[in-house]
Amino acid sequence: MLRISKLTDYGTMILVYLAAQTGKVCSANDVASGTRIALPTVQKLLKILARGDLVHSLRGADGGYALSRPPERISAAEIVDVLEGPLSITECSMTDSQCELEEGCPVGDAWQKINRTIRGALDTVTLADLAHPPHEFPLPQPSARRGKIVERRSHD
Amino acid sequence: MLRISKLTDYGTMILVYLAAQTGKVCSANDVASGTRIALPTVQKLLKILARGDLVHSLRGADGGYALSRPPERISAAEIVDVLEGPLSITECSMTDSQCELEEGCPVGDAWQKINRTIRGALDTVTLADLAHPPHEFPLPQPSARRGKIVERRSHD
DNA sequence: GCATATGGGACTATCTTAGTCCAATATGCT
DNA sequence: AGCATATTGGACTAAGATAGTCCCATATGC
Repeated sequence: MLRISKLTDYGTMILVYLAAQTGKVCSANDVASGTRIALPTVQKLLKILARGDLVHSLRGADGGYALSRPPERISAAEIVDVLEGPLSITECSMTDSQCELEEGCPVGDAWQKINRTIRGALDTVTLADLAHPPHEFPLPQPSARRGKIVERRSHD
Repeated sequence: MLRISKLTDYGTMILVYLAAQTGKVCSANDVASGTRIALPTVQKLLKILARGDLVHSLRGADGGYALSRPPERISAAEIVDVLEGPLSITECSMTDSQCELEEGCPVGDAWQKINRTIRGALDTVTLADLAHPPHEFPLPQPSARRGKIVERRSHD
């Protein structure tokens, strides 16, 4: 249904990788080999993440990147914002360009609320949660198939 | 941030329009003029909605479309499913094609949960909610700005 | 049979996305 | 100072998804 781009997925992986290095400065090369993502892509992503202030950069020899904050203080919402841009769920609900259908379109308002709900969900998730298996989400778990089985009962 | 396609937005508008006609059969032409969406687009969307069982179709002269269920029984999640396809928030979390990054990728799991959270949010919203201003959402309301009107004649 | 509709699909132009590469700048070390 | 290393910024291309249109077959009512 709703999508995030691959870049966002990769970017999240990179952040998770950096989180695992606990503050150490890693070059783009390190990250690339650590995550197995193509180097140029890693470079691109790291630039974006640096501009979004999610990572801190050090130039020059022995330079590299490190998280700008502890993982607990980086939310999934921020990550999506930085990597996807501040896009909203519908076009007309974010830009000033209101469509001419507006009048007969009481829909956008509702989509906006849905959007806000989704945003709220993303706000509750931190990079730390993404990094190590926390499983403290307010949600049931139908059928998680994915190699490693994790023992966890759905609380709530 | 997260996006739905324009088609989904339009499709929702169409459903809202049909909901307002309370069961009456409307031709694609009716819907097009009622929503001011380009006719070919409306036709395309109605076909998709019919295949997704959200609307019922009547062929032949005097034929047309009507909601297949009362608006209260159509959820936003269904709408998104039908119009966007059963895509998941990340690619690798939906297909069986596990990426080779998997091992170092404890991320997908978390995205899946986020995905499920989002889905839960969409499940609570019905077409009836989208149709008339209900404002009975379990959510605070920061700042809904929706003001200026811009001409965007992309079709018609 | 004719007018009116939907059904299914093909088709194209356009936009976005993914991914790559290059020149400029900054830093550490010898 | 000079060289190697690394980020910065931007341009660039190829591939894919999206939006939108159109055509022909089929079904129904008069």
